[in-house]
Amino acid sequence: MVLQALVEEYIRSGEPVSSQAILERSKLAVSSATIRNDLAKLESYGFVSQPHTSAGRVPTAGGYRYFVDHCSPARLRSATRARIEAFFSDMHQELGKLLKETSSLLSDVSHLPSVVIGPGLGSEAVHGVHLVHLGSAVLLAVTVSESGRVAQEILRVDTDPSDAELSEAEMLLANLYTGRSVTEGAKEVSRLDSATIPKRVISLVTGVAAMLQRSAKATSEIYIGGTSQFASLWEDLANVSVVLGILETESDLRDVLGDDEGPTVRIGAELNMDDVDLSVVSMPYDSGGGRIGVLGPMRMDYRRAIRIVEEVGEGLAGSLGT
Amino acid sequence: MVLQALVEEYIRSGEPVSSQAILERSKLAVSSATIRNDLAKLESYGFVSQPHTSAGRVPTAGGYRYFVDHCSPARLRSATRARIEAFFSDMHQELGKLLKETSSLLSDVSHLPSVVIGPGLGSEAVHGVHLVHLGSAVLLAVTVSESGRVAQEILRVDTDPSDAELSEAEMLLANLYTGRSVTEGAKEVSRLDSATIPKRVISLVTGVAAMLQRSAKATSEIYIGGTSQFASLWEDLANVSVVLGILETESDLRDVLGDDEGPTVRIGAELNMDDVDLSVVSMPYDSGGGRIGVLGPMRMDYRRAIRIVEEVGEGLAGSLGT
DNA sequence: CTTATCACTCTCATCAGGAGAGTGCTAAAT
DNA sequence: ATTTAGCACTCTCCTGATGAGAGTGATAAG
Repeated sequence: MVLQALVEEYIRSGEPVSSQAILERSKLAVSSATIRNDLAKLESYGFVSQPHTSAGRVPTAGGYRYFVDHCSPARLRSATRARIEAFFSDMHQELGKLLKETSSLLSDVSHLPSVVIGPGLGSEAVHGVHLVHLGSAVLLAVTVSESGRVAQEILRVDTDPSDAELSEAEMLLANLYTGRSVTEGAKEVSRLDSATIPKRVISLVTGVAAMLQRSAKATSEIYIGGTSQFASLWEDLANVSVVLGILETESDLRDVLGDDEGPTVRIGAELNMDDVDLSVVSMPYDSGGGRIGVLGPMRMDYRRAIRIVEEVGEGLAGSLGT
Repeated sequence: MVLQALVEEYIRSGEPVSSQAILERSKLAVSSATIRNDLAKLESYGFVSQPHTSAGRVPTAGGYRYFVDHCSPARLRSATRARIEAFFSDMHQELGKLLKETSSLLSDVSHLPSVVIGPGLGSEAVHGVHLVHLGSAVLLAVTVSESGRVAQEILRVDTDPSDAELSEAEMLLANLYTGRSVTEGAKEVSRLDSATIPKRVISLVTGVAAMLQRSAKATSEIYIGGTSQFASLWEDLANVSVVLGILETESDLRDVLGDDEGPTVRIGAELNMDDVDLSVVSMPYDSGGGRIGVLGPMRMDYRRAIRIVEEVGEGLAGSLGT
């Protein structure tokens, strides 16, 4: 109770919170002296600390952790809710654009930098696979998913296939993949009857299947928005630079977002980056690696951030699922 | 001469430069008093200014302008040259990756944030155009350029074409576009003989042509690198945030890079952004809108930046041209 | 267990004083 | 007509001192 008031007040003001201030905010029917006693206990548990002897208390990483584990998510203003709903009910555009604009939406409403990791093809149903003859023994495979996502990849084969072989392979692929995910399709491919189908066609099809599985994992684009929010979030330039570095490095970015189920909050040292004032709220929006999240200083409005990430994540999941 | 020494020293140290310091750096055979007289003149011309009465001089925007207009580009250390050369001689990979890594290279060697704008399809020779039937009256057009660049776009048509019509259209497109740029191809399309070719096929082909022209201009991806350099470049968080805002907004980004021929330097107010400590060195690397550049504070090492942009730009042009 | 009270501690803003850097000016020298 | 040496002047920046204010911890009473 006291901790909650302290964290909320600190998030609001950014300054060490005094027992007096907690009294006013929490409206507990006690005196400031009582709260001071409680604060001393909280300090011994490691939830709060004092910048110096006679200052107010500041939450520690552990304090934030306790807070987010016990808080209820915020209620959004109806205007904000409406905005998110409108965004997802409105439009059906190309996937890349949708994700980019989702990231803008996310950072707009949260006032935090945001990240959207594109969905892997892994779980999505395939609409069609097309083989394009680019040159001698070089093919371009274009995969179109149900949601309109297009993935292309160069495929090199041993021997140049004839047009007839190509179209037979395409037919086969259409039969095997349409309506199935890449992983499911690959299983179908492995079951092909090598007696009734020409060998070269089989090798073509298995080549494509292998490539699809590879690219399903690797190719997922990342969209970043709201980086200009930085100045209002962190005072410390060194910190800003570290966070920018993380945003620049794809592997770091995936690391900090994590891959847990459901909305996840990771605070400060939990990110395993060395000593940065950074917390991340994220959640997946599909089962194939798609994920959204927002970044902020440890002193961020977790309740609001969590709720926003939830709403947007669910909206996006809905948009892509249907 | 005096101005040059002053600018160079200020770029190096970041602090107001005294007459004494200029004396040491320029090795002129005069006294500091003489230099003080010159400085007074330079100040009356508006090339330098004093932060306060008894401080050294700092170059103004006009001072930098004069400096870059009269300086010779820097010589790079041979290790740096070698690095750039190695980068471009090594590899022939997918265009998107090449551009992304070029942007990394650029910011690595310049220690400045960098921008690479992808080449428009406009000038590039088309390798093939393929139409994919996505759904009723909805087509996906995939354009593959000679350099392996793939552009896809959804195309809606009035009436659902038959498979025969589609393949006829594809054949036509192959004839008209292969080896030609999008613009040239469009001219060919407009010359089609409407007597010998079915009307529906013609409308299909012209539809594709129009779409290609649109997308040739619009779709050029932008790659940004080195944003974590920010902290060491600007002291001022507010400024950092404005620059991040520019990097986030595609139109602003294109604005600041400009579209002049050859290596261009744009300093501070010349960018028409309101009052930011920002300069941009950029150059095109093809005739279709492809452009690279670096950003930095007005106090940046112009001579070095110009040379690096030149080298990398030429390298990239070479890589793509052959 | 809670509360009122009070001495104690630490920060922060303000001020004055002195050192240092660098200029502008003046008068002499080339 | 320039250049130079010399010097007074100005402005910043660092330092230390001072005092107000905020907030705590402890103690003793309710």
